[in-house]
Amino acid sequence: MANKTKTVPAERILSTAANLFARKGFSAVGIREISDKAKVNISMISYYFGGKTGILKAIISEYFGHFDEIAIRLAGEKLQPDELIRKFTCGLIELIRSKPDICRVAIIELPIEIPEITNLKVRLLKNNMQLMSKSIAQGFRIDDPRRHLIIGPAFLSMIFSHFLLGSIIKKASKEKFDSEFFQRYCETISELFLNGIKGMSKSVTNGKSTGINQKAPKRK
Amino acid sequence: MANKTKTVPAERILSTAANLFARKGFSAVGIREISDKAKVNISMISYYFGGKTGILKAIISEYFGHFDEIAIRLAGEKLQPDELIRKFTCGLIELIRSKPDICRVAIIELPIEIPEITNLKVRLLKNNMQLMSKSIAQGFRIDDPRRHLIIGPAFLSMIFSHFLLGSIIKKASKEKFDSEFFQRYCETISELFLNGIKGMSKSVTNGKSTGINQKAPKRK
Amino acid sequence: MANKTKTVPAERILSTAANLFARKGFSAVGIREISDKAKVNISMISYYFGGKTGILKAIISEYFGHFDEIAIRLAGEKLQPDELIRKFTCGLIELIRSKPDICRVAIIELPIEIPEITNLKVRLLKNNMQLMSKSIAQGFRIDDPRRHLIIGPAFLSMIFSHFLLGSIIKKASKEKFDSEFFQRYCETISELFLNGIKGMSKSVTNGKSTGINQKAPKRK
Amino acid sequence: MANKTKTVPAERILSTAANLFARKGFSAVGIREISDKAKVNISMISYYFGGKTGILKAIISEYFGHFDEIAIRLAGEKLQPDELIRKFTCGLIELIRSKPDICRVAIIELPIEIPEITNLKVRLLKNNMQLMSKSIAQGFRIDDPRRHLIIGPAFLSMIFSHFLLGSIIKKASKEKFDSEFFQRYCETISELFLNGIKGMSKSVTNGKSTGINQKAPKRK
DNA sequence: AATGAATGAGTTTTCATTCAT
DNA sequence: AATGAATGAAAACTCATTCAT
Repeated sequence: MANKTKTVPAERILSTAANLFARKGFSAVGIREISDKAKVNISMISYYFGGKTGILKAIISEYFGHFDEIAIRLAGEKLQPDELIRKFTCGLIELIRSKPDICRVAIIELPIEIPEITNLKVRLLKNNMQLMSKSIAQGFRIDDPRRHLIIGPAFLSMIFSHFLLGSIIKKASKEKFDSEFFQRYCETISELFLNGIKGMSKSVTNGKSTGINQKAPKRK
Repeated sequence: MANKTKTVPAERILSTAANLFARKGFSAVGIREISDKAKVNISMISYYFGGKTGILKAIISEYFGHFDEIAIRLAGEKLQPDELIRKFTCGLIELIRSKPDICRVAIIELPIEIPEITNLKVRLLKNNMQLMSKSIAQGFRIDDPRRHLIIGPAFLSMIFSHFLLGSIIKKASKEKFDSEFFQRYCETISELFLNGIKGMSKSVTNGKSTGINQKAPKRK
Repeated sequence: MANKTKTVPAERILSTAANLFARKGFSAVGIREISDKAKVNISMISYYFGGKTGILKAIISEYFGHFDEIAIRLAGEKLQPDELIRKFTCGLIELIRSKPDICRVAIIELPIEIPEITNLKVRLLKNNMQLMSKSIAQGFRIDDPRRHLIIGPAFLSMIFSHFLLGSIIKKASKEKFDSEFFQRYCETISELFLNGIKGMSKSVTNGKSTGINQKAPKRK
Repeated sequence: MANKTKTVPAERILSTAANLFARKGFSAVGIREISDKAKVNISMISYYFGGKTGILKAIISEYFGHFDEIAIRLAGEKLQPDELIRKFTCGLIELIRSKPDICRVAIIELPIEIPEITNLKVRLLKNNMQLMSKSIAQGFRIDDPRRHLIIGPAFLSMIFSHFLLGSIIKKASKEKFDSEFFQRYCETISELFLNGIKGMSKSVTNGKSTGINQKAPKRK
């Protein structure tokens, strides 16, 4: 568990803290525990991050930075709607796999009130939601625009579902979570969401409606 | 914020604690804060619940109790698969609306390591997942059974998505979350999931199997 | 040095803290040192006084309380101006002798910026200065009223001079500071001040002017 | 507040520290705060002054140096007793006005126990008191020589009174402390003390002794 | 001459719990 | 059944100083 492979103290603090926060939650972790595990003097935490919340700020900022980068990159690739959603899904899943602690912490602490951090979160989330909404809205025109605020979070929640519940699911089942699993995970979530949203949208791919269920009469 | 309307100390402690845990996370709340807001002597917490974790246990147990009750009740109603999913979705949303703090705490703290509580959570979750899986599997035969462990949590995550992110979304958007919103929420989530899963299942609705990505039968 | 004779924790904390503050200054004393010397658990300080500054607040309030009580009592005795000044001087000196630590702390910390306490000090000092000014102005009409703000503090400073410098004077001389010394101290300070102020006032003693600048027209 | 006009680091440290010590007290100021405000690297403090107490030593030494210089200079001017006291008073007040922080720190910290510094203070104070006593005793023969140890500090306390209480008085009154005020301050304190001491001394002015409480000769 | 990263002992305050009443 | 004083451990953070550069 002790973390001394990385030689830079600030990085060791960040990754160690992220791991502990991910497992126990931000408030349950003390800086002493972090500094011990990171093999760093306890003062270094205030020195580098200005305090415990400073670490959390760094973690959350990093997560949103990665997220937005993915969203922007894909937006530049001019993909078909289906492909965009699929790549977005897989991109996020890859992100979570490559930085599981960072992502879990950012997501888990998102809805939790930490006064010092609320502003940061709201600011980052606003920008983030706009990017994501654009990705979805670009390809799938939803009848009722008020559904955007439901579909967006639902999409994200699906993607994150395994990572949020993973640790406890791991204990409740005997499934192995290897690369093959995540391949399947990407596909399943993409498919679930694409089928789901196509059923309720006027798809705009190629400018003509192509939704699978498009024969379907719209909901009254 | 102070809570003195309920006259029974144990109830005041539970509801006050649930509210605080829901907002700040379990570890960030002190028993002094709980006892102050609940207008209860601080010793009463140890007295009634055997300590702070005792309150959390009670909250989590209550949540799972309600959840299972819904699952069991619906299972007894012999509903069509579509209707089952819809009712299950709406039942859970109603539950969350009627006991928002209890539910948020149980869900938020679910993936967090609290040694004293992990066993309880694993035990309750196992039972819970079986009930839910049965509900889904009953109507939609998924090609690959390993997808169960993905679809189940994804379904739940979608349902809970708003409640997890709600508080922060509230700050990042100006949508009003009233009864009308939740009506829309139930429908949207149900539809999203039903479309999604039908697209990938050999639906047994109407007794005939249909493949993944089939041109899905339209909703009536 | 250890203080266990008084049985009430709050009192032990207060007197021990006053002693330490008096010698080392407020900021130089840690609550650990206080709690050790007072034979009290360290948490009791926050428990009883709400923190270290709480002790200081209590000390300062006690000092001003005693001070004002003396001023008010003497004001009620309808004394001759000379007698009033003399009794006021001796009253304060007795106060300082009976509660040397309390008084030293209050006086020494008075001009020091402690944000949390500034308001308290200003409020208490305002009231205090009015009481004292009345005592002086009652008997000695000063030509220039703007001198009040000089004479008042000068008077107090003279009275406190020994107690402020005492500890260091003790080290720099071999005088013994016994009851006889303080008797002399009272008389000397009173005389010094009375002579001083009479020389610059239109004295109203006995209705006949006796001041140095007695060419001044007498009061009725 | 930041101090970068003076270009020499050691000077910037000293003046910045003096200002902070004067306002908050020695112990309440950290070297980080000093180095930040002085725009100096934190290590420079240990480098130039050998530590935080080194700064205080420098400040106290500077104050006593100035004080003694005044006392010695005036002693060489062969002044009349009255004039000596007046010039001494005004000299000190000018000193305090020109170096308010240095003087306040030296005076405020004087009675406070700082082991490392006590010896320095006692040594400087002894010399200082002798010089001052000589100034007073030279012109006014006090009946009881034991009164010297009372009158000396009382005299100093009067002079310093405004500077000790000034900052808090500023908050408690609306008087403006400009040059005119300090002119008045010099005169008032001199007069108060001269009248005071003449009343109790066998004045040697003009070579003839006069008793206590004599109808004092008026000023010039 | 000057820097700033790093240290470890120090600070105050808050924690959950217990116990005598 | 209920209180609140008391505890000791642990919390986050700041301290003055040192050292390699």
